[in-house]
Amino acid sequence: MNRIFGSANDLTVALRVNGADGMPPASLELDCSVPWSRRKLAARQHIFHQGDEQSHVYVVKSGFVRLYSLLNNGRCQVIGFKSPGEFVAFEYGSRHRFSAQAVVATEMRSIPTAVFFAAASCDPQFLLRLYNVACEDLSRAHELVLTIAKRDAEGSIAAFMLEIDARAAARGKGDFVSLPMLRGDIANYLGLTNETVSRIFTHFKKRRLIEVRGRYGIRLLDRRTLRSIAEHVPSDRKAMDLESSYVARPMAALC
Amino acid sequence: MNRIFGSANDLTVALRVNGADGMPPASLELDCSVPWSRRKLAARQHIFHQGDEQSHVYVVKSGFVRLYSLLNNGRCQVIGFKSPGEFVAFEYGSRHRFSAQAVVATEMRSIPTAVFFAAASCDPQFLLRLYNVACEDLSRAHELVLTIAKRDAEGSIAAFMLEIDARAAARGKGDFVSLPMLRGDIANYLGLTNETVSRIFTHFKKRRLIEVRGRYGIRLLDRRTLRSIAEHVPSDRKAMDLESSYVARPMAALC
DNA sequence: CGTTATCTTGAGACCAGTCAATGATTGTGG
DNA sequence: CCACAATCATTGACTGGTCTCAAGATAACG
Repeated sequence: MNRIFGSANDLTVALRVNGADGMPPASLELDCSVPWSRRKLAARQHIFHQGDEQSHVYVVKSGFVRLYSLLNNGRCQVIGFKSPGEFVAFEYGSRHRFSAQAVVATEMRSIPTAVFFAAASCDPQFLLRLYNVACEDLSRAHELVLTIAKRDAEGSIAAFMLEIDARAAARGKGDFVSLPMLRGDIANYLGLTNETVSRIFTHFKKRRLIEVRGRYGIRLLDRRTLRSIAEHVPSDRKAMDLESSYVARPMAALC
Repeated sequence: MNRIFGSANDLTVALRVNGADGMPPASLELDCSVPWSRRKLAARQHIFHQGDEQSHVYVVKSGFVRLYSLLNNGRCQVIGFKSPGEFVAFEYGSRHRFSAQAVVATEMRSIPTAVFFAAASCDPQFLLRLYNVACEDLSRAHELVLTIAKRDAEGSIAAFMLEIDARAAARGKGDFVSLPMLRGDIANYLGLTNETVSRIFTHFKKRRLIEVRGRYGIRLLDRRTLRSIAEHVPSDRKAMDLESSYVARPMAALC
C-alpha cells in the first residue's frame, strides 16, 4: 500500500510507503518544489493511453480507475483497478505501457514525471522503496496469472471478491463493497465472459455466500466458504503437476 | 536485457543494464568489495524456495532455470524461465516471493543481497535503473496475463515459441532454439495441460510451421503464420469487448 | 416515466481437459 | 556397449466447463 498526500500549502509532497510483508513500515518524505495538480474526470475519460509519452505521476483522489493493456490487433485485457489513495501511473520509462481510464467520475492528482524523479534521485532510500513498490506490483501480477491459469470460473470470482473485500477493509469501509466496474470489466480481468460472471454471481447469491445490492454493491456473507472455493482446485492435472521435483528440500545457501 | 559479469580479479562487479524500448542504452557500473560466488547445481536442485529469507542476488552463468509460485494448497504456477546472462532473483524484500529451480545442470553466480544493495545505495542512477528493470519484469508479467487470458491454446503456444525464439536470437544463437524445459513446464506456464501442448506441437509440425529435433530443440519455419496464429483472436466476445469506451480519444495532459 | 445500457437466463456447440494406452528418450547397471 | 527401467511425449476416445448466440428482465439516467 502506498499513498501520496499533497500537503496543506501544496508546495511540498509527502510520499508514504508502508513496509512490505515482514518489513517494518517505513515512511519517507520526498520534497519537491512543484505543487500537485488536480483534475476531475468524467466517467470513461482516459487519464492516459498506452504508448503515450509518460508526462506525469498520478494518484487517485476519489472515484475509480481501470488499467488495461492492448494487443496488436485491438483486443484488450484489464490488468487492474485502482481505488482512492492508490497510484495509477508509477512506471519508469518514456512511454506508458498500458492505458488508464476513469470508470466513474474521478478526481486525480499529479506532478510531472521529471519533477518526481528529479526529487527522487536525490534520495537513495526513497529509490529503494520505489523499487520495492514495483516488486509488490510484480507480485500482484503473478497473483493474477495464478488466478487466471489455475482456477476455474468460480474460483477466480471467489478470489476476486475476497481481494476486493480485503482492499476495501484495509481502507476501513463498511460491510458492503463497492464494485463500480461493469460485469464485463470483471469478466475481462479474469479472462471470462460477462455471462459466466453473471451466472456465478447468481449462483453465489443462491448459496447465500454473498448479498447483492443494486448493481454495484456486494457483501460477503460467508468468507470461509468463498475462500475454500478460491482455493479448491478443479482438476489436479491442470492445477498441479507438483511432481516431487517441485518441492525438493532447500539446498545449502548458495555461497 | 540485463547482464552481470564478474570481473577478472573477482573483486569488482560490473553490472550492465541495457536501455528499455525508446531509451538510449545505458551501462552502469556497480562496485563492491566482495567477489561473486559460483556454484554448480544439478538438474532439479533449487536455488531458493518461496518464503526463504532472501540472502543473495543471483545470475545464471550457464544452464536453465524455472521460476514458479505456489498457492496455499500446494499447486504451482510456472511464472518464468531464465537463460544464461539473466537475473534469477532480483527482488527487494526480506523473503523470496517465488521459487527458483535448475531445470538442467546449471552454474550460478551470486553475491549477498546486503552487499549488493549496500553498493547500490550509493548510486542513485543505478537505483533508477534497478527500478526500471523491475518495471520491465512487470510488463512481462502483464504480457503473460494477456497470453493466458486472451488467447486459445494454439495462440498461446505460438506466442510462446515466438518469444523464446526472439530471446534466443537476441543472444545470437543458431536457428534451432533450445527448450530445456519439459512439455509439462510449458503447459503449466501457459495454463494448459501437457497433452494439449503435445497435440499442438504435432499440429504445427504437420503444418510445417516448426521443425522439432529431439526432445528439446525446435526451429521456427514460418514465423509469419505463427505470428498470425498468436494474434488471431478465437472469439471476439472473450477477447475484446472493446466497446467504444476503451478507445476514446486522448484527453489533454493532466496538468 | 420512458429509453437505453446492462444484466440475467436459457439452450446448444466447441475447445480443452481427463483418462488411458502406446511410443520415444534418457539414464543406469551389468 | 547393450539391455532394461524410468521418465516423458504422443495419440485417441470421451467428458465437461465455458463460450456463443439469443431472448427477456432489471437497473440507470435523462
